[in-house]
Amino acid sequence: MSKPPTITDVADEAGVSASTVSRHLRGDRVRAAKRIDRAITRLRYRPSPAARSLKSGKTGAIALVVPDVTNPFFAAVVRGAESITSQGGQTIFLANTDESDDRETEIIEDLVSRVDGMLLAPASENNPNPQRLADAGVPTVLIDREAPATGCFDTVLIDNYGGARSAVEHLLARGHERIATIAGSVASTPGRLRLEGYQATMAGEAIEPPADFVQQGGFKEHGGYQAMMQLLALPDPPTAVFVANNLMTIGALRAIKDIGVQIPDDMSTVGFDDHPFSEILDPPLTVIDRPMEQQGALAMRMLLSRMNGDLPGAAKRVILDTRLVERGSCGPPRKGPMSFHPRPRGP
Amino acid sequence: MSKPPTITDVADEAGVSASTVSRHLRGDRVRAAKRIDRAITRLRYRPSPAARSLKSGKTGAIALVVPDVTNPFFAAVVRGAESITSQGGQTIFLANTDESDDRETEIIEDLVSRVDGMLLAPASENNPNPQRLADAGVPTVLIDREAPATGCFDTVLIDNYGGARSAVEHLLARGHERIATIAGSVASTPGRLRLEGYQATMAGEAIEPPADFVQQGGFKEHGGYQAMMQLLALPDPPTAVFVANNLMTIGALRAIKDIGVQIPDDMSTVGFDDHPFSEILDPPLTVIDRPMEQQGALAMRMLLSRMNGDLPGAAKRVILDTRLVERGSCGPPRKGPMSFHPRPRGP
DNA sequence: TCGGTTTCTGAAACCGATTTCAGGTTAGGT
DNA sequence: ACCTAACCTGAAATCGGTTTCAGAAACCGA
Repeated sequence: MSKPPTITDVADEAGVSASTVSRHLRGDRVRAAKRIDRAITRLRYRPSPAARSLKSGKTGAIALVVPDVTNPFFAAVVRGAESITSQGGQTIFLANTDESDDRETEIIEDLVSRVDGMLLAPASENNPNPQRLADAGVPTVLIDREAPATGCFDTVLIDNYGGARSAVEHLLARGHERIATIAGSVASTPGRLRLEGYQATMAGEAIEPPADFVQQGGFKEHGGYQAMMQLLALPDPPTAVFVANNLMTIGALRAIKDIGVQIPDDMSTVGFDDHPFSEILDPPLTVIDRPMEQQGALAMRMLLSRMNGDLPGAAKRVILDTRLVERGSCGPPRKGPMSFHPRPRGP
Repeated sequence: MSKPPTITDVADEAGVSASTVSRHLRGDRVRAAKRIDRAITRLRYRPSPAARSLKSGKTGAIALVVPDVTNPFFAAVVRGAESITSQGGQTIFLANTDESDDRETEIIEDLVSRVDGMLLAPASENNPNPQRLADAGVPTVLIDREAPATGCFDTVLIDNYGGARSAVEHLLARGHERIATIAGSVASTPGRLRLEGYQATMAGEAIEPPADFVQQGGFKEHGGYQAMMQLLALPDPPTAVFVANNLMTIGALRAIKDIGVQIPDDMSTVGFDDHPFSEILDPPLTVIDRPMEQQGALAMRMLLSRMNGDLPGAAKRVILDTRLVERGSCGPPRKGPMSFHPRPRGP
């Protein structure tokens, strides 16, 4: 475990100067090319990224900052983004903000000087972090969520509003009017727009749902569970529900199962974001799907272009389409009250 | 977007030398402490990690290399590991090997000089990457999977063998004898040991399952689907199956649903690794669970200790326990042939 | 063979921080 | 007031590359 070899070691071994080795590494024509290559392999030389980036100002790394890697959506985004960089020599720093603005600030503070660019899904729409990145001159692409200074950043969104609308329309088309929603944090773009999509679509049919029909689930499984429990405890519960993300859907379904309500007979359900599990549920779950890996891949491509300078001009704002995947979790509204068959809780 | 300030800028602003600023940053007593702090905040100074690590040889980063972030288990490991570093100023590089030895080699090659330590879940047991890390003097902790040179590395494993055994015993206790397994890649530790646990437990009961009862699923959902299809196509299919990981379980359940087989009446099922979804399936899935986030957190703690030098001595090998979570997917073996009710495939 | 390019090379400066070293200041004891 | 010890400080060397600069070598046509 001796010290790793330096460029000077290689130069000595090859009988040239360090400058020549450096030039060869950069791709310049050099007389001693062959000898240098041999020296490099013999010594197992790898240039020090630290030294390199000190001089060049480039780090060869990109940060990917998301609220929660355990959310399958963000896991897919990571994968999509990675599939692009794996070609091109950039490595990825991944960090979790845990949906917290403060944590996000810490992380970005930490990462800002370690990377050449950043992919960020901000915890909320109103934190100053994207602006800070702009000030620091770090090329940034926002994923899935917008920033206060919209227009300054390339952004890869999906049609949250439209997705919510098609979910609600799907329920309306089946005759539902008492439709509830479990919303995510309205401080974030998807949380806000999916809620607005729900509200606008309801209003479009001149339906005014009771205030209790809009529950906050905070994008987490536990929140979804609580929210559904609230809905089921209502004197006259809804006949259908639109749940605004995958994690909350799991929680909501758990509540439904605990209480013993039947899907779709007692409660039609539409989720947001597909998952392999959706298909094997009973009944299989109707969801709003979207191209998750593509969203990550596209964002990464835009970032790389921006970093290369071959994507000039104003910030681009891409909005990907969603798609309703109809399965078996929606039916006609129940007549009369709900039937409860609470399942026995295990030991 | 001016250039970021250097330590010299701070020194000038505070009217001291760069050395003094550096010392103050390190924590030494310094007369001008107050003025320096003011200068730092005024200029928004952040020390350059590149310059710092060039001199010190430390990078302040840790690599976390896993086969697949979209696997909820590894996502949980990432979270667990991150929860430890978030205290201590280390940042995490995350990379996906996609279960490929070659990709893993590339990645490690790339990361080895960028990090102070590494958490690695090797794609297979027989690749030379861990050895390479040892040669390079990078402190390494292996997660979930062992390396050829066992004994050289701290390792955080789970009791794969015991987990598989308790799964199979659970099925045996219900009267099953025709038990199949869908195994993961036997080149990896969990794949191998879970298979061995199955085989040994069967052998312990003097049961010799037909060769067809051991299917390879490669740890991926698609593989699990194919494998289950194979099992169901057998002239005399098994009455129970032990599926060796979560992704393959999803695939297997999808196949079961497509063919229209009933769980547990026609096919009792035990999966490996729990998931929030397991509980809301119908019937809910019996699984072998384990402390996933703890596994990541513990590995990270061991790595940090090792890097600090306060975990001396030989490599530690920690084996965490698994736990059978009994739900509703196991029953007595069916009598006679299986009933098929293929569900209609949608448009 | 000779002037004029063109191509290649090594020495040296540089990136931004850390650390050593030697000198300077302050405090404390008598 | 004087001397020593304790404490701070700035100049300079250093980490491992990259880049500039000026000079040397090779190449070309005449």
